[in-house]
Amino acid sequence: MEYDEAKHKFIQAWGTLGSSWGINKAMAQIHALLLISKQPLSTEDVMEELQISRGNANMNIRALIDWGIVQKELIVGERKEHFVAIKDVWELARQVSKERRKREIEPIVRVLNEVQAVTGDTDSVREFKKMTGELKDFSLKVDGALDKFTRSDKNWFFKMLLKL
Amino acid sequence: MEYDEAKHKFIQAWGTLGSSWGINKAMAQIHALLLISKQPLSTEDVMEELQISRGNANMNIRALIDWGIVQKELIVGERKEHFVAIKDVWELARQVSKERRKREIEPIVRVLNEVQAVTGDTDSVREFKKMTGELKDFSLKVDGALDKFTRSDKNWFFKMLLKL
DNA sequence: CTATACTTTCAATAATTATTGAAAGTATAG
DNA sequence: CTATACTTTCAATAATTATTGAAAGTATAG
Repeated sequence: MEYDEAKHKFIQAWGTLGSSWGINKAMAQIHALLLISKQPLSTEDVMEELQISRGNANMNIRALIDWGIVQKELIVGERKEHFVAIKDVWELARQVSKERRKREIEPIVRVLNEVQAVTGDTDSVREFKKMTGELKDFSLKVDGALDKFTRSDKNWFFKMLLKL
Repeated sequence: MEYDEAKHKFIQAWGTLGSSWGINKAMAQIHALLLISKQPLSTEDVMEELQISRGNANMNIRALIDWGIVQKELIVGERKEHFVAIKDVWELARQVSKERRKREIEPIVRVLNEVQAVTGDTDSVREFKKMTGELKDFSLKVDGALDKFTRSDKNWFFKMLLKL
């Protein structure tokens, strides 16, 4: 397989994967592109490679930086900003789970806590409290496990994954 | 807090959570509704509660059944189909991770394998092979861990989560 | 300070995805 | 077999989300 074909296939697939996990396609594709790039890329490089507009490239690069999985890298003698992706797969997973924990698990736990304050003593209310309570307990357990994971050491984690 | 308010809040939050994980809102909301319902609900019940159309209700109930997290339940003397959600949170998580594994991890691993067949011996190609190789290894490890999880026993899993 | 290279914002628009609801399909009662 | 209760499909449409690109903003060179 030619390099260009392989690259294209990979970027495409990464974009699709992103989409089905609620990450927009351009963002996932920029990430894919940076992952396999040896040198830092500028916004223009990204625009050209993926055939997207300046605004789109800029916004999604910012989003990737927000997620902590892409960083700016200065190139001496160049005024344009350049970007690199975190290449360490473990570090990437750590960062992603850290962010999702913050963005998605925390809010749902907050709501589950709030709605526990429901009043009344009907069957419906009892069922509701039971279910939301169990969901909350479970979410907290998962949250705790992910927290430990994001703080953990790389080797420990890989040994864990294998042992599992 | 009144039951209706709590219920509404929960359904709303579950829908939002679903959206940010790539599950459509109606589907997540129907799931939320069934989770907290003591009795099996018919398509009409769902339509009424969530104020959605018949087609929408029907399609998303089917999708939930496809995911293995909602089941039909016959009510004697009733011709309409009724539905219940799996109430066991652990079982729910198991089923969801099983499906996502099949639907998302397997395809990306397949692509990562394919693109490994890239030819050439430039820096770009070497970097590409390295990165996609590492992503594949990682994905396979996660896949393996999830597989073990989906086959595992409930108590083992909770002990695991806590130990983690 | 000024010119200019570069980045960001954002209203308009395009693309995608979800939803509707009526028509077609299916299955059960009698 | 027929009437009817119920389910499914799907083209049209609505709603949402992503993208564009030009204008405004910012920062650096000189």
